[in-house]
Amino acid sequence: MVRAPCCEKMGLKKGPWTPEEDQVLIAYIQRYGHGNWRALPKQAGLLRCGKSCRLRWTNYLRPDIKRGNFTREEEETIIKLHELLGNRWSAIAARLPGRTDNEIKNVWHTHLKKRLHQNPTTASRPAVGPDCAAYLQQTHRHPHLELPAKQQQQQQQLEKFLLENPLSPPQRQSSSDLSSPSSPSSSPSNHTIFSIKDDESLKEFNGYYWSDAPSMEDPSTCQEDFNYSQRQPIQLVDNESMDFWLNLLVETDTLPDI
DNA sequence: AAGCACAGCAACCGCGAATGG
DNA sequence: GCCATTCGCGGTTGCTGTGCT
Repeated sequence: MVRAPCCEKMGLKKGPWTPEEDQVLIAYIQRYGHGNWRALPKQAGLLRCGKSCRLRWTNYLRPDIKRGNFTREEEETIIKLHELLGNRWSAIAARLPGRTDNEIKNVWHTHLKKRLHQNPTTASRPAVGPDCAAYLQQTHRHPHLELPAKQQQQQQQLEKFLLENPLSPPQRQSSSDLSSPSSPSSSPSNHTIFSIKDDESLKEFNGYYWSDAPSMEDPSTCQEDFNYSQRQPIQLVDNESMDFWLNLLVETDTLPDI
């Protein structure tokens, strides 16, 4: 693949944006949209690369961006979604209207990570997705880690579900598309994954994983001989399918209100 | 007041995925 | 199916402001 020359080699500007540049970019996108980021700066008369324009727009200039400090609720949401998704900032941002992946990433690194470090009681436990599947298999391999019968049943049902349902390829999605006049129907929720809307058993999983799963950090819910450090990344679900699982939970209304 | 350390955040970079010819 | 192009994501950098000594 031939890499596009960097901004400097093209004689393009780098560094902080001026208010004038912002105005030019806003005016252009409001009028013409951003169908082609690479061509946009040239057409708009900006000495920037398309990448820089896209970043400036998506992270700062979009009209639907919420400025200001994060609320406690938003921070809690980020923490919980991070438990669920890991460093998938764009997926997290998709659940936080008005917040960008970059902003969330910054908040995580500057505030939340430290807070979790100080108060790890809510630190990560596998919820769904690859870690969850791995976690479930681990619990089966450790008979001392007994779960209540109903939870075991739910656990087995989810494992079965994960194994039996082949994954459809995740749809490409972008938060920036939301404001694109050239892509009016690009909502990631537009595709139907498969029909499990009324699958009560799946809904039951949810309650268990969000409220009752043993915490890695909480010794009261974790047997001594359970060596979490030896958890193996059992790849029942590949990383690219995480969006799929998030979408699934959203569409089936099984993602808890957080 | 000056110097230093640290935190916060905007922006950049490189990579992989998606797309279209 | 292959290749070039474009896009989007996540990690990282570096500038700026603030607090401390």
